[in-house]
Parts: sequence; C-alpha cells; structure tokens
Amino acid sequence: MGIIERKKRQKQALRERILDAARRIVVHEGFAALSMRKIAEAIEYSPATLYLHFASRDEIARALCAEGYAQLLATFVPLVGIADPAERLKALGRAYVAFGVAHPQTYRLIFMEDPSYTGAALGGAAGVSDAGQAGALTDQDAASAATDSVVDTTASATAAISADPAANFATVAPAEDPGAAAMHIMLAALEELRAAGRLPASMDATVWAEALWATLHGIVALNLTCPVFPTAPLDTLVGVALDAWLGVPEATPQQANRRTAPPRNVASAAGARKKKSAADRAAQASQLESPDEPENHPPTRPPHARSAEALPKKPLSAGAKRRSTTT
Amino acid sequence: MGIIERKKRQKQALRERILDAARRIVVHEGFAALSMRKIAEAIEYSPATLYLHFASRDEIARALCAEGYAQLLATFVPLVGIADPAERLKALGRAYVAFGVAHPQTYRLIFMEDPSYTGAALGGAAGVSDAGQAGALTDQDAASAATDSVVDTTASATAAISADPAANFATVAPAEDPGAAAMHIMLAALEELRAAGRLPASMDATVWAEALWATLHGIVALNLTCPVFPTAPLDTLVGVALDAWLGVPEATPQQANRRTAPPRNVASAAGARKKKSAADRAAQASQLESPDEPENHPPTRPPHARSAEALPKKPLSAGAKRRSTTT
DNA sequence: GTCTATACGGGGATAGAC
DNA sequence: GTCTATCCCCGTATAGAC
Repeated sequence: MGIIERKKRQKQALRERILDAARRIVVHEGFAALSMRKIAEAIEYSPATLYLHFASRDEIARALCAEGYAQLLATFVPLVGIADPAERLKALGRAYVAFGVAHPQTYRLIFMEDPSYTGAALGGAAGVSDAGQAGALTDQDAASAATDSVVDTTASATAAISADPAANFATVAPAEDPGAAAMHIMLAALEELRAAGRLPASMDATVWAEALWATLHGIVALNLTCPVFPTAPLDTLVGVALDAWLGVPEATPQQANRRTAPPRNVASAAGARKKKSAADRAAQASQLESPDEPENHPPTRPPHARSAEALPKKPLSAGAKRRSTTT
Repeated sequence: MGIIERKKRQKQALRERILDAARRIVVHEGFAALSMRKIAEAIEYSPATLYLHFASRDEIARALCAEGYAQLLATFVPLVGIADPAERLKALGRAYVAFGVAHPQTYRLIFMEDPSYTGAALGGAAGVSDAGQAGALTDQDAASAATDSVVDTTASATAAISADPAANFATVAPAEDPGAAAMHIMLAALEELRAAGRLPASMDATVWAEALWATLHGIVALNLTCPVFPTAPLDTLVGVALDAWLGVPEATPQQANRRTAPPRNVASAAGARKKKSAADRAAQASQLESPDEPENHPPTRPPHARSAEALPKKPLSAGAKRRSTTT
C-alpha cells in the first residue's frame, strides 16, 4: 500500500500549500483580497485544482479560522500556570487583546467576519476536518518548517488546564472543542475567585466569563474597525476593564471576602490620549506584548513604517484594484 | 431660477431613491449582497447612472452608515432626560444593544465592516456630504414619507444634551459630529456619577466611556457573529456588564460616596442559559426593547418565523448565487 | 446634462477534455 | 489529477445617444 500512502501524502502536501498561500494573502492583504485565482497563481496551479481539495473559498476560510484560533489558544498556554486567579485572568485578557492587535487580519477573520467562520474556529474539530494538521499562522515563507506546532500546543493547552492544580474543580474541558477549552480556562479562574470570596457568591460564572470575553472582544473589535475611538491607549482600556470586572489587584485583604471593590484608582493617565494613528496602534500592540509576526505588512519595510501597513488601507471591494486609471 | 431648482430637486429625489433601494438590499440581504447592478435594477436605471450620484459603491455604503448612525442616535434622544445618571447610562446601554440586535445588518455596516464606513458614521458631516438629508432606515416601502425625520431627531438629540440641566458641565457637543455627541452623553453621565461620589474621583471619564462602549459593542458584535457564544440571554449580559461598570442600582446610600460596590447579586438566572438559536436572538431583542423594523426578514412571513431570517443565512461571497448546480 | 450601451478586468464555480 | 474553457456575477470607465 506504499503507493497509496504516497499519493495521500502528496495530496496532503498540496492541501497545505494551498492553505499556506491563502494564509499569506489574508495576513498581508486582508481576507477581502483572498481569491481562488490568487491562491492558484501563488501555488502555480489552475484555479480548478483548488476545488479538488476544498469545496469552496468559504471552506478555505474556515480552515484558516481553525488554525488562527489554535494559534490564539497557544498564546494562553504559558499563562494558565499563573497561581493567582485574578492575575491569571488579567494576563489572559492582555494576551487576548495583544493577539488581536498583533494579528488584525486573523482576528477579523476568526471573530468579525462571518458566523460560519467563527463557528469553524470555535465549534471543535467536527466542523473543520483539517483543523488538526494545519500549519501555524506565523506567515513566514518557511511555513513548512513549523507545520504541526499549532496542534501540539493546542493539545498541551487542554492538558495544562486539567493539570493545573487550582483548576481541578473545573469540569474537564473536552479536548476536541477549543472554544470550550478557552471558556473553561476562564470559568476555572472565576470560580476560584468566587471560592476565595473575591467575587460575589451569587455570580454566575458562565455569564461573567461571557461578559468578560465580550468586553475584551469589544476593545479589540473597536480598535480594528473604528478610526476615531478608542482614543485611550489600549492597555489603559484593558486595565480599566479588567479591574472593573475583577477588582483592582491590591484589594485590602481584610475585606476581600466581600469584594467591596476598593476605589478604582486605575489608569487616570489622561495625558496619554490622542488621536489614533497607525503608529499608535502598533505601539499599543508592543506595549501589551510583542508576538511573533506583525501581521500584514509588505515583505520588506523599514521597521518604523511597518505599522503604516499593519491595518488594511482598503477592504478592496472586489474588482476595484487594477482598473483605477482615472480615480 | 425655478427650472434649476426643479432639476436640483429631481436629482435629489433620484439620489434618495438610490439610497432607499440600497438600504432595502442591505437590510434584507446583508451588505455583502449590495451591488451597483442590483440597486440599478431596483430603481430601473442603468448601473452607470448611479455613478452620476455616487462616486462608488463605497460612497453609497458610507451614506447608509451616516443614516444608520443617525437612527441609532435618535434612539437615545428620549433617554437623555432620565434624571439618575446611572439609570440613564443603563437605559442607554440597553437601547444600544437593542438597536444592534434589532438592526443587525445596519449595525454590522456601521461598526463591523470597514474603518472608512465607521468613520463616515462617526466623523461628522464633513466625511459624508449627504449625511444630513438622508432618509430613515426604517426600510419600509414608504421611505419617502419619513424622509427627513432622522436629521431632525439628530439635531434635537444634540439640543437635548445641552438642554438637560444635569449635563450642563459637559463641554458643548459639536453639533456636526454625531460621534462626539454620543460620547458627550456618556461623559456627562459618568461625570455626574463621579461628582455624586458614586464613581471614584480618580476615574478618567473618557477612558471609562470608551471602555463602557467597547463592552456594549463586544456584546452586540459577539452576538451577531459568534454562533455559540454568548449562551446567556443578552439582557442578562447587559445587566451584568452595566452593574460591573456602574455598580448595582440599590447601592446602600450611606456609603454611596465611596462606591463600595455592594455584593453583585445580579442575574444569577443560570437556568436561562441554552444553546442559541435564531429564535432566541429575536426573543432577546424583544426583551430589551421592541423597535420599529426587525431588520432583514423576507417581505412576508409568519411572525414566529421572522427570526429565522433575521440573521444572514450566508454572506453571499460575490458570484456564488445562481450557479450552484451541484452543491 | 442625463442616461444607456458596451467593454474591461476580476471573481467563484463548473464541465469536460487530457 | 489536472487544466482549459466557460458561465454568470461584480465594480466601474467611457463613448456616444438623446
């Protein structure tokens, strides 16, 4: 059966070449610029060939979503070991926002584009058959070298959750659903806080987890889409939000079990506000974290100019690219 | 000069017919389904004619954005009169989320699609020359009847802000920038709360306003895009979030000036959680508010089936409509 | 001045030839 | 398995009809 195996491997390889090319286009030019023809040209195949590996452009997008979500989850792995649940949650929140700012195109694709895409990212491996073996979203030309790192980290993330002693009481996260895994990380931390009396006993952990996530998503989404708000630095916003939900870190210990929410003396650095520019956004990203690949800047650029291309200059509403002779 | 006047009026009328048709398509089929050819067919003109009134499809989109944002602002008008600033903010928050759920396509277009669109909605009349005279987004066939209601309510909204006695100390909202107007509404309420000692004196009102807005936007955006989260009812989420930011309403008055944040016994109705369905989303919308036009359902349907079409079945990635013979 | 007919380039997807 | 040719959709530029 060696011949069949080889054929299977070759098919696999082409499938991943397709995804690599697609990923590169999305990261550099935005999802709107992703076209079957462009992918085909990149891998030097006919457009029709793509349909032997993916049923549609949507399916390619969903495969990219699953990869991107795994990449996001991998970001959380080193943070689940933080002992203090509030600090853990805050670190996770900062990492989440940092990911969104560092990988705007991927974040948009996963969480802001289409419900079916978001579902593919969250709905477990069932939705996307290829979610497991996909390459990382690091978007470098050497994509083949890092091929299976993402699935590994995803698996270890789930393992880390149940391995963490503090998270024992959390229900076991189903390994096949990364969305549930991430949710369980939050739930565990929230319930630890409640058990320690640092959140009200009446709190519904699920509601709080979803609301907290929505808050972080709102910060990222607004930043990616709205040119004028927020004017405040991103980390300031994240800090205020996390403190609002979890209380400021140095809560006076003697009244901790009632969560009396001490005066929120957080982030009154109003002087930092200013009109946003692309450079500001990039600066905010590096304040929070400095991840691997700053998404979508053209191949080579002076470092300070990177941020100018970090956000899509134009959504490229199909068919308005080459023909601009007059305008 | 009567003839010139008449010509100008005719041009205006055609312009609004274009916008009406475009609005109808967006509301019913989603922004992705909006095409120049489809608009032209709807108004029974040649596609080229549209370009005599709008420079591009993007410009039509931006005009629709300005309208939609004005419609959203109009929703706030009756609420700025609420005396208690916390209650006012909560009412505004609920109205905001209710708008997003009731008009998903409009909300997506304004806040989730493209930075230039969002900028057109927020950036004041400067960005979009036609923002003033646009029709309401009520999406009924009788769009001509309600033509100038939106601009009126927008103007009165700005007026109401400065007219409200409690908001006197807020800097005067520049009338030409609806984004700034909305922001000033929030700022005024937050500063009232701080002046009353119900928020910490160190609070940066601008940061809080932006963070609060981001929270609400996150709730709406997640609901519109993510098929599995949030599982909690929307109004529960909004309640928890508003309480987290503003404290629960019945804060014990004797310690009010320190904002000691009494136990948050809010919304522990965990029993209400369930997997989301389109019907649930619609139910959540009506829980919060019952606005005029439930967006994007096909012309006539039994009422309970409306919600099934309330969210776009498919983003209609251009050119995948007619040709589906196999799939 | 208004408007249409026509054309170009690009897009998703498919049928059928090799 | 792969490609060529094709279909229909799209945004939009332009020439020329009225």
